[in-house]
Amino acid sequence: MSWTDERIETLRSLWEKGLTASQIADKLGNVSRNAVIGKAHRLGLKARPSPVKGDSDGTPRETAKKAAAPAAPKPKPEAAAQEASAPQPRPAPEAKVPPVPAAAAPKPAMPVRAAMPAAPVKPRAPGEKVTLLDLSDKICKWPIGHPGEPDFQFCGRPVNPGFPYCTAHCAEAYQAQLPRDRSRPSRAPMPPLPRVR
DNA sequence: CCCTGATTCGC
DNA sequence: GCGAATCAGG
Repeated sequence: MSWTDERIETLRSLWEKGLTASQIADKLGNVSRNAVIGKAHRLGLKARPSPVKGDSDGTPRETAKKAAAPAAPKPKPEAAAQEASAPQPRPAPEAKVPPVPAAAAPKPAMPVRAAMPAAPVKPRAPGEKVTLLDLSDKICKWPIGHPGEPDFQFCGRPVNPGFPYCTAHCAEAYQAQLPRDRSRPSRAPMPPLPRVR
């Protein structure tokens, strides 16, 4: 669909009434939220509180351009590995228990992408800690140290996509729960191990 | 995870 | 001009 005069008028009206871009989009039909926002801007409508507009510190908005990468397909992070029977992370980041050295255990197959950069997502001055306030979906939330202690912080490296931790800490957190195999004859057959993709 | 608006840039 | 993809934040 295209932007007919009627649709533009509707957009203007609803935008100024304060409806969100999504609401306008499905009221109009056949347009995405992005289309609405894009059009609104081109029409010169604007200035509605944006979560991002605080913008804040000296980070203007350049960011990494897409640049020329036509060959790059889009890896839709579709079905991430998260079934009901997924293995539980060992250290609950919110819990008091800090990461504990992992006993040597077979590592299940992990969906680890490419090697990740070793530095935190947001380069910090040496000595700067990754605090609670720095956490987001994109940075590794593996706790380092003990909560409450002065030097407690989080890992902060980029996450393994779809997980709360970086690849290294995913490897720590997600380890197959193999049968304990004490001498005791097993009382019941083990349920099938959860598949980890 | 859901959501918001803003911006970029290939088409 | 258009809007998907991305960003940055709640």
